[in-house]
Amino acid sequence: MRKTSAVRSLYGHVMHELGQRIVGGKVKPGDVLPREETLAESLQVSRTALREALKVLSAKGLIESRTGVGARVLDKRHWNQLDADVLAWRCASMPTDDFVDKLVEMREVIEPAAAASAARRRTAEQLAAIDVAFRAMDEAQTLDEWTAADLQFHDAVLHATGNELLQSLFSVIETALGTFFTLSARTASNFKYSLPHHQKVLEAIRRKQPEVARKAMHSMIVDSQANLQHSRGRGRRKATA
Amino acid sequence: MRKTSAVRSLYGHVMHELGQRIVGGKVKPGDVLPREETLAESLQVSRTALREALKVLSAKGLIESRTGVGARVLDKRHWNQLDADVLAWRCASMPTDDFVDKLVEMREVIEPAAAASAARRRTAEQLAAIDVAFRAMDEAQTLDEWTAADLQFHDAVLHATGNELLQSLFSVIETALGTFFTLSARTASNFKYSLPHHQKVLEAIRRKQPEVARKAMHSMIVDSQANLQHSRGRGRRKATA
DNA sequence: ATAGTCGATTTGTATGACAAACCACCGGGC
DNA sequence: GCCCGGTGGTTTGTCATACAAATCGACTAT
Repeated sequence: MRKTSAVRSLYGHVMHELGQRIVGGKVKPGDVLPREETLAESLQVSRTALREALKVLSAKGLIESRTGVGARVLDKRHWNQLDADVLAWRCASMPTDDFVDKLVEMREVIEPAAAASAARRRTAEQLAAIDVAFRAMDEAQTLDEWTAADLQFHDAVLHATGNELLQSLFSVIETALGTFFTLSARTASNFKYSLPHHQKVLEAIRRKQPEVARKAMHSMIVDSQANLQHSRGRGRRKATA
Repeated sequence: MRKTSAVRSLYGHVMHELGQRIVGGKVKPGDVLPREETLAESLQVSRTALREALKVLSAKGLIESRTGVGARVLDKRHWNQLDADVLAWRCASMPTDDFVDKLVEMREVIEPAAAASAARRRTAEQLAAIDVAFRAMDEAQTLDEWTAADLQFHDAVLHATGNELLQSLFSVIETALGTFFTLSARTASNFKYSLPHHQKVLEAIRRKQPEVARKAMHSMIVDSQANLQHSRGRGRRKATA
C-alpha cells in the first residue's frame, strides 16, 4: 500500500478520500453514497474501517447516515466549515478567489480583535512567547523557517488573549496563511516584507496598547492581501514592498 | 433546532458520556482511559460502539489513541473548542463566570463585524430572512417562541454576510445565547427588552449602513451582558466543579 | 553498561452474524 | 377508485470474535 502522503491510519486514509470527494464536489449535497459494503469494497477496506471514517465525517457535518436509507451528503450549511480537515480539503480543491476573500475577511474579523485583547490581558510569559516567535521570524534563513515562525507568531497572539475559543480559530488563520504562501510567488529576497508589521503588533502588545495593536494587525492583513493580489494580478512582477 | 445533543444512537450516548467526563474534568489531560474492553464493559456496550465514540472524540481533539498505549486525554489546547458538542458539554458541566466572559468576548468580536458585513453585502432574500425573524420576535408570546426567533435572527445575520466561515460560528452564538437564557432569570414581562436593539440592527442592514449596524450590534451585546450581570445579582455564585 | 531481543499489552482491522429501521409494493376493505 | 395496513427486501446499527501491528518494559548476551 502507498504510504506517500497518507501516513495516517487506514480509516484516516478513507476519511480523507471521502472528505475530499464531498468537499471537492464530486458528490453533491443530497446525493446518497453507495451502501457501506460496496463502498468498503471499492476502497479496499473492511466495513469496520469504512464505518469509522463515515462516523467522523458525520461528526464534521458532511454526511448523515440513516438506517435503511444510506449515508446522504448534507447541505453545505451543516458542514463544520471551521474544522481543520474541511478547510484543508477546501483549499486542496483549487482555492477560488472567492474563498480567499472569505479567509481574508475572517482574518480581518478575528486577528485585530485578538491583538487588541492580547494587548489588554497578556501575561509576561505570553508576551515572551510572541517575542520568541518574532525573533525566529527575524532570524529565519529559509522560507520554511519563516513560515513556521510566522504561524507561531499568530498562534502566540491568539494564545495571549487568554480565550481558548479565540485560539481555536487558529486553524482558520493557519489555512489562510498557508493558502497565501502557496498562491503568492515569493522569492528569498522578499519573503520577510511583513516583518515591520509584525514588529508593530509585538510592540503594541508589549506596551499594552489595545487600539494600536488592533490597527497594526489590521494594516498587516490589508497589506498582505494587497501584496497577494499584486503578485497574482501582475504575474511576473515580484513584490518588493 | 439541532438534534445534536438529543436522543441518539448507542454510540452517541457513549460519546456524550465520555465527552462530559473529559470536558467536565472527571478525567484530566494526560490521563489514559481504561482499555477499550474494560470501558466497553463498564458502559454496557460492545467494543465496536465504544470505538466509534472514541473516534469521534478523537476527531474533536479530546483524546488521542495510540496502539499499545491506550487513549490519552489531550491537553485543552488541542480541543476543538468551537465544536457544538464541546461547547455544550462545557456549559453543562459548569458555566463559570470566566467562561461566560469568554463567550461574551466572542460575540463582541464576531457579531458586530458580521452585522457590518451583512449591511454591506446582504441580498434582498437575506434581508427578508432577517426581517421574518424580527417579526417573529416581535410577535412572540412565549419564552420558547422568543428564544427560537432570537436564534433565528442572529443566524440570519450571519448568513447575510455570505461568508459560510462566519456562519459556522453560529454554534458559539447559539451556546452563548442559550447560556444567557438559562442564567438570567427572565420574566414574561421583560424577555423582550432587547427588541429595540434588534430593530436598530435590522434597519441598519436594510439601509446598508455597515458602521451603524456594527455599533448597534455591539451595544446590543454590551447591554445584554449588563442585563445578565444585573439579574445574577452581581455576585459570583457559580464556581463549583 | 549498552544494545538487541522477546514477550506481554493494547489498539487497529477484518469478518460474519443478527437486530432495527426504513421504503416500496401489494392486497384488502371502504 | 382510494385509503389503509401488512409485508418483505434493503440498508444501517450493534455485537462477538479473531488476528495483525505497534508499543513498552524487562531480560539477556556481549
